[in-house]
Amino acid sequence: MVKNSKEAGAEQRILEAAKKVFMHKGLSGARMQDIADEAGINKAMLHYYFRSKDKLFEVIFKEAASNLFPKMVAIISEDISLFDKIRKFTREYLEIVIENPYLPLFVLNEINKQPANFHAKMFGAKPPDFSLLVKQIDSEVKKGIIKPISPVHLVMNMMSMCVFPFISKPMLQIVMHVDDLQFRYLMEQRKTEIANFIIDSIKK
Amino acid sequence: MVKNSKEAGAEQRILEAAKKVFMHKGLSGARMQDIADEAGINKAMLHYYFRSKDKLFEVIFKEAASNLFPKMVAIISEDISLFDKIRKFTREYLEIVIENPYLPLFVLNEINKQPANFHAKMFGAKPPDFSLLVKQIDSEVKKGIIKPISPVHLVMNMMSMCVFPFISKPMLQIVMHVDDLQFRYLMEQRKTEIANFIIDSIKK
DNA sequence: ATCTTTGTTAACCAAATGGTTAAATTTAAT
DNA sequence: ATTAAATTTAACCATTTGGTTAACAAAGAT
Repeated sequence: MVKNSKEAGAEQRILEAAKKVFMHKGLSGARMQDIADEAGINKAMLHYYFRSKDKLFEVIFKEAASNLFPKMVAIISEDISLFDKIRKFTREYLEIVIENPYLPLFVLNEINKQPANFHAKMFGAKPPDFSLLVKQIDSEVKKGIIKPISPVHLVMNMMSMCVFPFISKPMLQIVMHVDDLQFRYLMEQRKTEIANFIIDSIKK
Repeated sequence: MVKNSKEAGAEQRILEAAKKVFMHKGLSGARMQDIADEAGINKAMLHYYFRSKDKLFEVIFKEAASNLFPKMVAIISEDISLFDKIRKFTREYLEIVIENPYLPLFVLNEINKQPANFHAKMFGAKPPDFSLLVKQIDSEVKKGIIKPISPVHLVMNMMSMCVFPFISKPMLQIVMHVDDLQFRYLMEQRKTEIANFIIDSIKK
């Protein structure tokens, strides 16, 4: 009855292995044999289930990106106050990235290597759109609730502080003398820290 | 009399070509033939001047990193007020990255792929050390000049806001509807914008 | 039970790729 | 001018790598 492998079906095992290998080595750095080994199956199986390396990569990449963007857009589209939105966005985004620390670098890398294809392939008709948030910020500035600030800069700042520490973890660890445990703790703190930092800056 | 190529010596041309190709495609994505073509010379020349692909890459990488880190350390080691230091760091760092927009992603990528080798290979005995800045921040907090904030978070925030926009440029352009010219202008603004944003947040 | 479809494997293949070599060309030294 | 050293090139080589094939095994259908 032990079908073919440890537990899950072959296809699932391949996907998990591919994710792991692609995330760490990138498209060009990954070897089909690495993925097969990681999945504990024959290399030909990769081509049996997914026709080619590129096809397999596309599956992994789409799943990765669909893990990042929709959530983002959902939060910024909610009808809540700006401060609450900032708090919610930074908290929930941190939670996602803490669970998938390699995701951002992986996605950003491939976007940078294929800026053309990416846009169309990734989110065909409806790309993530931050203009709602931008309008909300503009509105709050005009109403005099927050200090004057360019919405684009504010959004950039927010996203930067959420994502960058994970991308630069090894470097940060060196220059800031932080070990893995401390890093984990710091990221936990940032779930509230970032929002406080931003709000302190823009509130009147 | 036309020595061997357009103008510079072969070695220099190789270095420029290698930099360009490695920056865009990474170590594993770059092909020696690509570099040779880009430099307009025979592939064997690459091995004549630099023994192997790895050796050539190491030269490029070290030059890239040595372009990023020492400047960073120099500024944070200066004996000036915290606010001035924040202003100077963000401005000068932005200037470096504006001139070398692909540098950060390139360096961070390779650090992430070789965390072990990197540390030793990159800055042997004296790694960049931010503890001076950390102490200065701690001191200003205790003296009551700025609000209480964890120095590590503050430094992370500052670096994030400087570097991340360049790493995520293609994504930002999509979600924020920004073209190349606007992006360039935004980055110019950030030379002062980031410091203001930080100082507004931490000043009392 | 037999046949058919699906899943799996080892062996193989062609192209790509990093690297080498030996000859040719250029430059510099005597 | 002659010789020696440095530079450059085309042809080659060995390995790696994505991908294919044909045989085999397992499962389902009849």
